[in-house]
Formats: sequence, C-alpha cells, structure tokens
Amino acid sequence: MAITLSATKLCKCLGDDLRLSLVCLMDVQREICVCDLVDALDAPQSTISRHLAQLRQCELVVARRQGTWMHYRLNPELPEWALTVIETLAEPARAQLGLRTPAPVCC
Amino acid sequence: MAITLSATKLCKCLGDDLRLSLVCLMDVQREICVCDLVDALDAPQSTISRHLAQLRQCELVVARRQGTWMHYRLNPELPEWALTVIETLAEPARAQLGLRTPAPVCC
DNA sequence: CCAATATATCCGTAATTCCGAATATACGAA
DNA sequence: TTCGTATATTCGGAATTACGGATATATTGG
Repeated sequence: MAITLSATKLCKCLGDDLRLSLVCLMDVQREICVCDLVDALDAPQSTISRHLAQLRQCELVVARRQGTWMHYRLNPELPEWALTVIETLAEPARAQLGLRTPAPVCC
Repeated sequence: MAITLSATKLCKCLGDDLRLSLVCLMDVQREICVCDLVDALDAPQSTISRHLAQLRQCELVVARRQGTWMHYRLNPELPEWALTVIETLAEPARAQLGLRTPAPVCC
C-alpha cells in the first residue's frame, strides 16, 4: 500500500519543536527507542509518546517492538521528496534545537 | 541583516494548505500580486491577506508596492536550506492542492 | 499469577490557530 | 477633496492542538 502523505501534512508534523527533534534524532540514528528519546529531549514521557503516535499516524515513522521496548525509525517507504525535506531540515534544525546526538542508553 | 528563520517556523508556515499554495504560486511566478492570488485560490480576500501577513512576518516573503497593488515574492535572502525545502515541496504540493499556474490577470 | 519496567492512551484544561465579515488604510484619478 | 479600487487589520467566536498527570496495556522475569 502506497503512502498517502501530503506536503501540508508533512509540514504540520515537522512544524513543532518536539516532533522535529524526534524526526531529526531518527534521521541520525537509524533506529532509536523511546527511552532514549525521552532521555534526549527533556519532556515527560506521555508527551513524547503522544507525538510519536502522531508521527506514526501520519506514516512518517514506523515502530518495531522488541520486548518491552519500542524502536522507532523513519518510515522506509517515505516518498523521495519527503526524505529530501527531512534531510534538508536536519542540519539547521539540529543547530536551532540544540540537539546533541545521544549515545544509546538502553537496549 | 541576516534572516532569522528556524526550521520549525518554516514548517509551521508551510503546514497550511492556503499558505503552502501561496508560497508555491510565488515559486513559479517570480512575483505575483494579491488580486491574482485571491483569484487563483478560492478564498476571501481578508483570509489571503492575513496569511500573507503571516508569511511576511516570518520573512518568508517580501512585498513591493506598485501603486495600489502589492506584489509578493519569496524573500530573496532566504537561506539555502529553506529554498531547497520549498522547491522540493513545490511539485507534490501543486499536485495535491490542485494548483493551476494562473495567467496574471492584473498589472 | 505477581511485580517491575516500558510505553500508550485518556481526559480535562490551557493555549494556539483559524475564519471571515466589518472596518480601516493607502493610493490614483478626476 | 472625493471617489473607487486594492489591500490590510480588527475582532469575537469556532476549531484545532498541546499539555501532562493519571491510568491502562504489554511484556519479561520470578
């Protein structure tokens, strides 16, 4: 099944500091689990999880369960243009959001 | 004076059908005046103008007055990455939003 | 089955965004 | 100055989104 992602929807997803941070972190680390995301971004777990659900619902990311942990990564079936947008934003976003590339803590 | 445009702010601006349409139209036409924008996008003038003001405030676009008309265009001082994002989104956006390239009516 | 850990969802509330009619402003022409 | 056109701004209300504590669910190990 093809991905139905509109340009507007992509931008809405990326138009929030927290969600953009999540996407950026998934862009560097191929895969990252929720506890590392919660650790890297200083926000309550429920908030992180809620935004992840939103990204999942827009099919921007996919999740894989491994035991109790959930590993998130960018949806590998993202259309070219969406990937290009994400990659283009990644660098300025990392600078602006002060994202450190976190060493995986768990897993 | 350098442009202070964050990745998040850019995405917020583009994360709305109407604003994305405006930006796309300015991307094809080098410059376009408000009446043509109102004509091309089927929305009340006040709505168009309000969104244009928002784009102006974020420094995504600049305006030039010529008599009674206002001509809008993408801010020529946009950082590389912002332009790349816009150009990348333009094509899928045009398709998804059903944007016709309008023949300039006025001016 | 029970406890512990990781993650997701619920829910009431606060904050933000959006809308468009009405109104204001800016400008050119007469 | 006055009128007409083009555009901008105001404003109150509707709609959407965000927040985070509390709670639910899922999974592993004992």
